Amino acid sequence: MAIEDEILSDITDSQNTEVSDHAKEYLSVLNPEQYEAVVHEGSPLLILAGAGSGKTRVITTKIAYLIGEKGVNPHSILAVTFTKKAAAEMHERAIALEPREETRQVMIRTFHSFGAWFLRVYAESVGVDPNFTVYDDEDVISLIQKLDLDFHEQEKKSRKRLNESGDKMTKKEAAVYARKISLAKDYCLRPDSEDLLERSEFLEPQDFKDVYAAYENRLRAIGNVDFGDLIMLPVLSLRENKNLRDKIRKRFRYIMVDEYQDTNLAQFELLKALCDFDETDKTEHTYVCVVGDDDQSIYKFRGAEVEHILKFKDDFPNTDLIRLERNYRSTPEILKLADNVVANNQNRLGKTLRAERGSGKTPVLAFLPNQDDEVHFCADLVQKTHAMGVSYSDWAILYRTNAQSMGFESEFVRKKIPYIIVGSLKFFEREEVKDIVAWLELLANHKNEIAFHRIINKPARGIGNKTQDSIVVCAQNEWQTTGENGGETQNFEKNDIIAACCYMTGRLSGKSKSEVAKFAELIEEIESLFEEDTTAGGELAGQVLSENADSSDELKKRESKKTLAELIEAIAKKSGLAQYYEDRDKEEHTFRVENIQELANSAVPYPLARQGLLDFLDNIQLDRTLSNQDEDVAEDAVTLITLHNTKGLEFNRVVMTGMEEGVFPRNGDDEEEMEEERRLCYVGITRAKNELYLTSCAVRRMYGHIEYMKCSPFLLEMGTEGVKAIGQLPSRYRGSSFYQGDYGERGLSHPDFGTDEIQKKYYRGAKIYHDDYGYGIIANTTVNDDGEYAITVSFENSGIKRFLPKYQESSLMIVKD
DNA sequence: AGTGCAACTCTTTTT
DNA sequence: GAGTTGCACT
Repeated sequence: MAIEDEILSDITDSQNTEVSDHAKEYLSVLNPEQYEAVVHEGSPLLILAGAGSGKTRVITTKIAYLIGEKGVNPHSILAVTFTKKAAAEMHERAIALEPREETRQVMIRTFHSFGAWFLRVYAESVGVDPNFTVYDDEDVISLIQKLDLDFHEQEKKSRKRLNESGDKMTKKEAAVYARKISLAKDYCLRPDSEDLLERSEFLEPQDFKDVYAAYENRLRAIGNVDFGDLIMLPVLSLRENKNLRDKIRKRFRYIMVDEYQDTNLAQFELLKALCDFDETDKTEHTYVCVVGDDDQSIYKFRGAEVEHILKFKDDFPNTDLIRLERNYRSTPEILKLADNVVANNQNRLGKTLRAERGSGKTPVLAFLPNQDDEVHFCADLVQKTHAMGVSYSDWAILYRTNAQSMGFESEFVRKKIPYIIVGSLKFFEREEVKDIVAWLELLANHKNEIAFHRIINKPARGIGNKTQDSIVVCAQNEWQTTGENGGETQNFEKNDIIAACCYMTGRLSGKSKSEVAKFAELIEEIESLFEEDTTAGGELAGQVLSENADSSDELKKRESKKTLAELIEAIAKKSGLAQYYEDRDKEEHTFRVENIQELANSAVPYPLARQGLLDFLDNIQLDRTLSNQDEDVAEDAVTLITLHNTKGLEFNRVVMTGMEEGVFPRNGDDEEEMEEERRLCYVGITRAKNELYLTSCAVRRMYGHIEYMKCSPFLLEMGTEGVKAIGQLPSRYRGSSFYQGDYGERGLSHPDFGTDEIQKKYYRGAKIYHDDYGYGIIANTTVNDDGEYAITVSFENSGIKRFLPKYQESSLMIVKD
């Protein structure tokens, strides 16, 4: 330690002459490795940063340092992160370190958001519609299903249908293609790529390549993109288009990538394409710095490969390596468990995290009878500590699958414990929200077929499938028409569905004629709200604005006029959707109209203009997980979150739930998957700063059946040494050296009741009230092998249940006569 | 076109 | 067990 300190002062001394006092301040808080990483320049840099080792600080300080001390133009710095939240945080911290106006200009985005920016600004060069919107999974599936129809029409029913069954593709079939197409794009493989079929996952279904190709054609024709395109299209066009490549490389001279271990092949290729390493002039190459931790790679299923970290130095010659191994986040007790687990992985670079913090509480492992007890246990922990002054936001409940959140939610509602769920996409998947968004998408891009189908007949206007199809087919064919009034010939863009509606009005008859005409008028009416902005139309007028307009600041400057919220309200009202959902709300006791209003509220920062519309759509499509919580941030609440979503976050107190084989890890057979799950476990443990709790249930209800669970192998890997076990130990732990705690200890969730008191309180014959089961009588009491006091309760309406009262005191209430 | 019932599948994880 | 999908009937 002393030697390192000396080195540090050595380095800082030598730099002092060049560095401003301001910089000295923020550099002085860095440890030697962090310092080295911040001031590093020249060759590519790979930072292996363990959990909690201050990597965000390194990146933000590096940005501040480049701008403030090295005179680098902020405009030429690009930082890529994994989530919008991380990007926003990084931006803020960089500005705080180097508080001048230009710092705002640093581009800090997620890979996908960067891709969206790129595609909009260079739409023409890339060959995409500048008004594209991004299809989500559901839209992609719908589009694949519609492909069937297209082929049918085009080939005059003679061609063999695309899917194997010969019928219209079912949603499920389409979903298989959708998943594989998305995976192919993660690998940067096009339908005509030679190596497409070299990967075994694309051999099935047999016609995958054809469907992929047809899908791509259709997607381009209707001017939209999917998630994969946001990465793949920039890569392909940068490879092919030297002008574009030169332009972009001239702009971004400093590129930093966070969470590098989770980049997939396409993202890796994008990074390579952005950097001028392979060009002739080697003296003036892009400065690249990537930060990652191989032990935290948890997105293999999305095409991420740990190997990219190893591969990095092959593609970026002369790479320097810096390791950050000092952990400032967690207590040594917590860190030890994390290390015990991840040490079982074969495929890792290997590093030892050293705890900088002093000793803390022993992590607690709770063996519980079933998941109801697990839910109660968590609620108790939170409630009891809250009574002692611990804030709700100290707590995070972690689980493997989203489905597990339900039990916690209902219990927390019942107990009035405030909580936020991170990462649930529910809001944007709601029917009413998707309807309004479909309207917005169709306004942004008249070719958006999927959005058209969604809204044309909702509420029912009497425009059925046949009419809809005829409009789409009409739009697909190159056509001309004479304006009905004047007689001059008009040319409409191919696939423009709105134009097709107008045209078809002259061709249909009866009810559908008048209704389609009305619908076309409705669109026109709503679109007229944009009038002041006509020049922006399909042109690249938004280019300048969107260069840096990631979010609020830029947008707020333009909020002088009307906002997008107005557009949303107009849509809801004029389309009849507001009325429609109002009626349904009354009938079904739902709050759909409120959700629409919430969507409108979230659109307030965006101006009522084409560019505002596109920005808004980008934002909700690329950031669906986070945007619905913006209002509640200030509130003190427990965090419910999947393990995957915890990446980059930290909490004072963490409960990892469902530590059972089959739940976590979900699949114990495949050794590779097992290693990934193990890393996920490592990530979970290292989120905790001060206290860690693990829960494991003996019995769990899964798809309606009762399953007897084995405890997670990760618990065994953690060892028994540094863990305090409570509850009934599974047989495999009998006779182990576990330090078995009791519930009396202060700071734990359970009150200071000794066994005696518990026994006195829950006597045989006592009347009980339980939130879930109602009233009952204690029919029997026993003491089990571990000396735990158990009661059997006979409920009036819920049968006979057995409890261990000391775990469940809060839900087992004694009714006094 | 809209309703109602039967028969599924589903549990990874996300931009 | 729940939520969703597809089919048949009105």
